[in-house]
Amino acid sequence: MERGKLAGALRDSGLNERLQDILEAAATLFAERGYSATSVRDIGERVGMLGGSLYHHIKSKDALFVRIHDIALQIAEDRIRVAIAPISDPWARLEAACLTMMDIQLDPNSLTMPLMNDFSSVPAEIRERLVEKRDAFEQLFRDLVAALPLDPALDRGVYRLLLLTLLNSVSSWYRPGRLSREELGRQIVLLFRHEMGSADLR
Amino acid sequence: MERGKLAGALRDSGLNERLQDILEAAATLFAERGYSATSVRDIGERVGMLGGSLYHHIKSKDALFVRIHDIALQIAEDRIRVAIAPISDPWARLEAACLTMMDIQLDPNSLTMPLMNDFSSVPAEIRERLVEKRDAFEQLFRDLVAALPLDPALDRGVYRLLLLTLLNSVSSWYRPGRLSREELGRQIVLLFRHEMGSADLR
DNA sequence: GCGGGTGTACCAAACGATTGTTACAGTTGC
DNA sequence: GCAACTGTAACAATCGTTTGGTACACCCGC
Repeated sequence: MERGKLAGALRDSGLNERLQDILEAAATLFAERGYSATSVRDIGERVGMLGGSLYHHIKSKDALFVRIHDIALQIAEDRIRVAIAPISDPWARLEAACLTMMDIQLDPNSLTMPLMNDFSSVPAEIRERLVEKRDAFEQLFRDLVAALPLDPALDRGVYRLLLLTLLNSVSSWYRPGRLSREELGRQIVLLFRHEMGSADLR
Repeated sequence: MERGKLAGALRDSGLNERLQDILEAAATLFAERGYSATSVRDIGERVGMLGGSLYHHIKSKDALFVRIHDIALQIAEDRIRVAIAPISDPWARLEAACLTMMDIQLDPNSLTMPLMNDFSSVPAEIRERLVEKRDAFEQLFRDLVAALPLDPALDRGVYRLLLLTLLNSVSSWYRPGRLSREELGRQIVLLFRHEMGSADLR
């Protein structure tokens, strides 16, 4: 059975196989409809069992979401680190990171990143827990941006936030067809390519 | 009582005053927690009455959301048209539109734009209705982008989508303080300023 | 090899709470 | 006293979660 890269990476962790199915199904539904619009019974139906039976594998719906969020974030971070490791040029490193991120977000049949931007529908109690993990992930991009010879007119803080916002939200409107994932990624890095100095040579 | 500009504009429409309160309260809650995480009773509590009593003013929760969405979109479109009307330079027109949009999205105590990007938590039936109205709104930006002497390496379609995505999602992370709204808006237009030709003179 | 014990994985059914919505009675202002 | 409004109270449906029970796999002593 063919599987997405994130899901593939998920397989190698020592988790129960059935639990992996649940995580994958829940991640898809959370990404599609949001947290509170996804019921436990919906998730159960997708993996072929009743909603109540899920509680043999998970502790609660909250915990399930947090778990998915953490795993997806960790896998994404690992993949990006691998992608940028052999590259030294700062712009090329950022581009590699963006393309990897795009690949992760747009890869169908994979453990998609659920609601990286929009935590609005998740309860406030677990939101803290999420942004904490997310900050660690963003440190990666903070370093990448810090290394850029960036146009001094641009604020590196906003620059990073805007970039991450775009990378995380493409999945909400991108549909394969007219534009390939690689081309879309390249458009984004092109947009963010603002060299230091007066000339913008390309 | 001081009110935001959108809410102010809302006052001038021939609507019932109590209904305006409801629209405003619901818009805030929808923007904060998302559609399905906001209950009718929550909305009622915010305007000081019981959830069931709301139904004397609204037809249903769905219809309420659609109505808010349409009004917010219409008001935004009007304000942007006014802002860009006296300007002729294409880049200046885009900048004016972006700054107005930013002002709308970040204006506290106003009828905020609920979930312009993220329709994930709204039922699929009304989603169609929303994107239809939204497409009309986006035509405005389509025209603005079409008039730009844009770097030919950039696709105008994705360019517009990326720009709108950013403009719509700033409210999810922006908090007043370090950066003013104007500065944030200027950072965005700076990022999207990719002139035609080789030189990027600023 | 066989029976009893143990644990995993699931279903069926229900729990109380909350959801959107409604019918109706009461209050208020003109 | 009429009309516009709001509270009361309930409706069926769905929510997350728990319970009790069942089918099946495994292991151990005999």
